[in-house]
Amino acid sequence: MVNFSHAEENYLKTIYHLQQTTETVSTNDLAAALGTAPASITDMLKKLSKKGLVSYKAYYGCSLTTPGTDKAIGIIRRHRLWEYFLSQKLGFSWEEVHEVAEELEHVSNEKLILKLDEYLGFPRTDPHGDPIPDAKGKIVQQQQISLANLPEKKAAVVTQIGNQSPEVLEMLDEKNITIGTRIQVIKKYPFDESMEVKTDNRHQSHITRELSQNIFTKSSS
Amino acid sequence: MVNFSHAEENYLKTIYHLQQTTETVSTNDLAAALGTAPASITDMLKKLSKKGLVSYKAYYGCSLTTPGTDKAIGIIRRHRLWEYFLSQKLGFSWEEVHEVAEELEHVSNEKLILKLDEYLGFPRTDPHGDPIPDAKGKIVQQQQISLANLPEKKAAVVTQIGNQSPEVLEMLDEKNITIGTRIQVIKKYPFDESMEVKTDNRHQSHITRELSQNIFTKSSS
DNA sequence: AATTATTTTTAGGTTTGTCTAAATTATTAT
DNA sequence: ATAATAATTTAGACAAACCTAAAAATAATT
Repeated sequence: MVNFSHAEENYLKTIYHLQQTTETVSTNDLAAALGTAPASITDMLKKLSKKGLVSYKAYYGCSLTTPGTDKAIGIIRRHRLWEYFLSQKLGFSWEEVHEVAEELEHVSNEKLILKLDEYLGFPRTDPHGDPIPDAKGKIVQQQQISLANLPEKKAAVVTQIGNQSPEVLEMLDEKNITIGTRIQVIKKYPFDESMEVKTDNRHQSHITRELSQNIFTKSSS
Repeated sequence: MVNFSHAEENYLKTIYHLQQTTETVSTNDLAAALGTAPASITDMLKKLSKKGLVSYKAYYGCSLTTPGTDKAIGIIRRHRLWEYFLSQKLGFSWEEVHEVAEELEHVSNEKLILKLDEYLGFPRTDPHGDPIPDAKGKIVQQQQISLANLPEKKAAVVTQIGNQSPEVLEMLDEKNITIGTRIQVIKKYPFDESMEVKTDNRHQSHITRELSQNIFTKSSS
């Protein structure tokens, strides 16, 4: 078990997340996600490639190898366990935990994480509802459910927009709905399959069937 | 409030510790304590000096300024709170906590430390018996007590040897006593003021008055 | 006091992770 | 298909934190 730098860990983690939507990750997307210049990304990808953590071919983007994926899942496990700790034990709010966990996740002591996991009672999801990988690296992939199929009252978070046309995005913008917005169905109207929803900021909006079918969510705790 | 690198924090912390015994700290001592080449120490001291954290004059060694001391105490506070957490909440043993806390201490979120302190119930000492500075940076300096004056049964840790002559060191070596050894007085003999002590490794030794007066300890929890 | 030994600093290099600007490759549009 | 545009890589630099070897300053010894 070699040790990795913070930078390397952040790359692996970010590639993992980006791979949830695109099979292979482009240099520019990684650069945007990390807030780093594309040229720097190329440098690091070469390095990670030489270490066998990502497979990378010039101009074709990158993807994690099996060891790279394992490592990334380990980092995500640490991140989410700390988020849970901050929220449940220290009383941090939902929004605050991420930033602090970004630092804590790099403390790489195997026993620490095992003991922390045990201490927290082996939680299954972090405060945002994201699944926490277990000690073996098994991660329960949460299924996404369209707003149209989301039961009333169930707390959820917007994860994806099906149709990203300007027309759809305009409507979402008006209703203050974006990726990450917490959302809840207040009432469904069977007549036209439209619904009333409540979002983060206590906003309430009316959403048509057409729109609701294009808003994907995952459950949040 | 500026942010400091891990390296800078380690320098400040180490200078603080070394200053407990020598008013001003030499380049070589710092190098030895940090496991870094003396040349590198010089580089960093210039940098810390420019930042106003240490006062440094070439060839004369260094000492912390007031801001430097404050910062160092902050790092020690973090370190010891994490040690307490690891020991009390996660069930780490006395010997294991230091290494992990060395990493955790660099997570620099003010609120995290305040909340952690509160969560732990504002502990006064870490698992080694060292005092934990409070949120204002106030640190209760523990007084040292010679073994001769240590009450029976009281748990203590050897902190200093008064007379460091080869004759004394030879005896201590034979009895397996060094700085950091946990020690406890089992029985005192009023006749010659000698005593029976128990150390870490369940060793038991007989110690004369002369020797006991040269072994200084601090209480440990 | 002069020489020797030790400590500290300077000089010059290395690695990691970043940058900008220029060159190259891929993609898109005409 | 070719030109224009966008994405990516190469080249050359830089800061942080370290290193070794040589020079300089201080301390110790004769």
